[in-house]
Amino acid sequence: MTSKNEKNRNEPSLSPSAVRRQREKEQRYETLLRAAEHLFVHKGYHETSVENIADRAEVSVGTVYFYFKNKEELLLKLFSEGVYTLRVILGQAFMQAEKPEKGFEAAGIAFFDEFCIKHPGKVAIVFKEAVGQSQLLEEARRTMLRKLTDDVYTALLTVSESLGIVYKNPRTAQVVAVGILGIYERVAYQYLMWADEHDKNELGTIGRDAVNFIMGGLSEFKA
Amino acid sequence: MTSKNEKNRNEPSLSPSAVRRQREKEQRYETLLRAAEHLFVHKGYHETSVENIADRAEVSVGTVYFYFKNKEELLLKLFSEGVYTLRVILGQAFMQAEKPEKGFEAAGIAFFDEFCIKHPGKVAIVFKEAVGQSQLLEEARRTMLRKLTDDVYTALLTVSESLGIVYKNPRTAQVVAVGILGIYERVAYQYLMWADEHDKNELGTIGRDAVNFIMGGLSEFKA
Amino acid sequence: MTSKNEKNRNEPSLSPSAVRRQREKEQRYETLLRAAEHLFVHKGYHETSVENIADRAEVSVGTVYFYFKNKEELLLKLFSEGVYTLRVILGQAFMQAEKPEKGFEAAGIAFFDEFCIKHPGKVAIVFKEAVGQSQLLEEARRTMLRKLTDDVYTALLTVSESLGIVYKNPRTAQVVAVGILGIYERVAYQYLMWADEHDKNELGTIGRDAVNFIMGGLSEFKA
Amino acid sequence: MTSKNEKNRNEPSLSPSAVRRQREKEQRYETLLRAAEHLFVHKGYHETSVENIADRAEVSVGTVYFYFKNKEELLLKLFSEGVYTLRVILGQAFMQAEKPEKGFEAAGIAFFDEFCIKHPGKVAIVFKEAVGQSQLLEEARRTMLRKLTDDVYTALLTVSESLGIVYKNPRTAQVVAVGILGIYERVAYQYLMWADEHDKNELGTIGRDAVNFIMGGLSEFKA
DNA sequence: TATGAATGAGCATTCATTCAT
DNA sequence: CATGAATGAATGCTCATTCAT
Repeated sequence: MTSKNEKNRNEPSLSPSAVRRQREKEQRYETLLRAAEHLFVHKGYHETSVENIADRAEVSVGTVYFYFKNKEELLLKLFSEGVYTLRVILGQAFMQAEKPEKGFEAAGIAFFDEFCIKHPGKVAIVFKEAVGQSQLLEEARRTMLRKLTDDVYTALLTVSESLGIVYKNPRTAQVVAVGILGIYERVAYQYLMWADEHDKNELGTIGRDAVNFIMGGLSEFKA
Repeated sequence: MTSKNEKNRNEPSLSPSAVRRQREKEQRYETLLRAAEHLFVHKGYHETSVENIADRAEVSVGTVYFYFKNKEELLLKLFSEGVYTLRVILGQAFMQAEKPEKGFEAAGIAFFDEFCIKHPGKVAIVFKEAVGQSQLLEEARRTMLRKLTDDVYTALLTVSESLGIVYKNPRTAQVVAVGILGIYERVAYQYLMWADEHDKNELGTIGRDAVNFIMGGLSEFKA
Repeated sequence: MTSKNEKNRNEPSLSPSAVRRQREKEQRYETLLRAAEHLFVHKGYHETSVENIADRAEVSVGTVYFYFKNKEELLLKLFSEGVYTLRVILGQAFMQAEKPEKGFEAAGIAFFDEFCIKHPGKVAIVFKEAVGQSQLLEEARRTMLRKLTDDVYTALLTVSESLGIVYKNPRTAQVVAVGILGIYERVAYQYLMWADEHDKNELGTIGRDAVNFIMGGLSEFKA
Repeated sequence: MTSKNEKNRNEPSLSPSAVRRQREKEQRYETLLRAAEHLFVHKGYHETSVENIADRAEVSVGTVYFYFKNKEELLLKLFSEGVYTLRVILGQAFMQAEKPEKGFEAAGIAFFDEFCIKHPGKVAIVFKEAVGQSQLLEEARRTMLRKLTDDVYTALLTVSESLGIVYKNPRTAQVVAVGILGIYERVAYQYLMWADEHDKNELGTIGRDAVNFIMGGLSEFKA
């Protein structure tokens, strides 16, 4: 934490084997998460049994329960992970741009280029599997999506100000934020189908089109 | 549809009691559908058992299986019904307007006023419960949503022509159509949460806002 | 309930087949109960699986759950049944005698002759299997045994009055009542072991001896 | 127990650290036993997992298995310990009295004052938890309780001789011995419930009452 | 047509026990 | 000696579906 010497005083210097075991433990956790993700996406949450997950991760059923409280927790973790990744991607794209409007566009493009293409599994988990499966999950979904909506809403206000847009009703901005998310979500979902049938390179155009549509929609509210 | 005489040729002349039984049969079917809808929406598809449905419809389990092949078919029927209702509403709103652009707006408004408010259960069935539940259902979902997308796409092209919009790439129009559906879907879903907390009258504004946003997005593509 | 004619008015006259089905249902219930009793007594509650019970009753697992909420309920029912039978036996023996003291003795004898010999399974269920298995069961056990204790206590007071016995402390009578139950319980339990090794006819003597011991104990408290 | 020299002959001379380790080992064993006792009494044998025990003793699961062959052995050890303690208490009380009849009474009182009050956990283990849990345990229970019964039986014969009581049938004495144990057992168990609701001081009276009842019962058999 | 008892495959979850480190 | 990750058999329970009446 501070100097090397102090570190040794605070934490028992871990033996090399202990370090390795710790690393292995984390790998197992990760392996299980990936196994579950793959199965949830391709077979569906309810059609996937815990045994399936164990088999795919090449561990025993008991091990799954050593790392996760129950099956639901696996989906929950995957969902959180997905939303977190998405928020980071969008946030970074938005922040790195000079002007808000550029950032807003960049975030839109990043949604497709960085999230959908690079994490197709996460798209399915966040926008499909997590829907309507269990009480607890729906709760989490609500919370996480609210955060996402808030992100977009905040960014939207910044952009709007920069573009000289004033919303008569604060609710209007909220609707727009939600609508933007809806566009991304559905176009991404549609992409998951198209992706199988078409060339992945087309997605670049798709993202651009969606972003253009959105930016045009915003201009509607210009004074 | 035909004359009395013709009718007698096609169907054996029904006794009064047979007529009554036929009517009762249709009522049963309807009752079962409504019972399932209510439970799927409020408890979730997987959390609802066939026995639950039978209880709510005040019939026995066996009867459910007399009217429907299996549990999945119930959801399938409800989903089809929902999508059909929605398409009719949107189609009528679009057709009744003088100009395509007016019709497009009218359809947007109708989505909220006629579909969401008047059939809240159907909204949940179409946009939530039918997601990621089973192989077969996902198939149906894909097919039905494609029809819906096509409707919007066709209408979009008409409107675009009327507005003098030309898309360089046909894919762009498709993306816009999908995006529009995404806006409606997500805003509607969000509405289901808001509806509990807020006044239902606010929805009018929400619908208007969404439509404005969309129409603005379209103008972006004007030459 | 009243006249034959009235009966027909109150209850829909059951078709012969319905009557038979009802009877079969009750037989199933009984069969399941007996299968569970046998297994609980011979293998122990925890060592008996629901599948074991189903197998022995020659039905499927699901059927067990159609008749009983869960495994615990089976033991609960058996326990209640056992205690009920015992109370009836003791009560009848006590009531049918001319003098309370004779009744008290008769009840003691009946405990061995009528309960232990004729319902050896129930003895094991009531005094062995139901002990310390689950929260809910312990609760029931407490309640039922309290009733049994109260029965003995009430009888004891009657007998004591008849014999001219006055307890200085009401607690004393309670202790005696509990003690009497303890004697019966343990001697009966011991009998279950002896019974395997010895002649069942010996039990007559055992019961007599226990009763004599108890009656002697009571006389201790004579003024 | 022996001289230093002798000790050295039997065991290799232990280094101080080895001595400490030996002591720690014994402490661990004891700690585990106490942890298990507490949990078995308060949660029940089956409801207590080996992990629970390890947690409470602040060791790892593996350690539990270093000290005990398996979970059952823990209960077995606790049961033996309990019975042993009880036998010692009863034996001492009986031996220290001048006359057998006084010793018999003293032992009865000691059962409540020395065993029940000072080792409430052991009461529950011996008379509740050890009942009907597993084949092996039931075996042990039978054996240990037989020893206890034999103790009482032997003492009973001595007392009876001293009081001039002659049993026509040797089985009668056995029944009385078993009956006496039954009284103690059940009154003790009842006490465990009363103890929560009432003043612990009342137990003195309870013990006295039980003993009086027993002594009265014996006099019944006087010639 | 309607009933509801019966089925049994399927599943999530637990937990005593082992063993490499 | 101690650890705790890993195992996997065992089990209670659910529920969609069937079918004799």
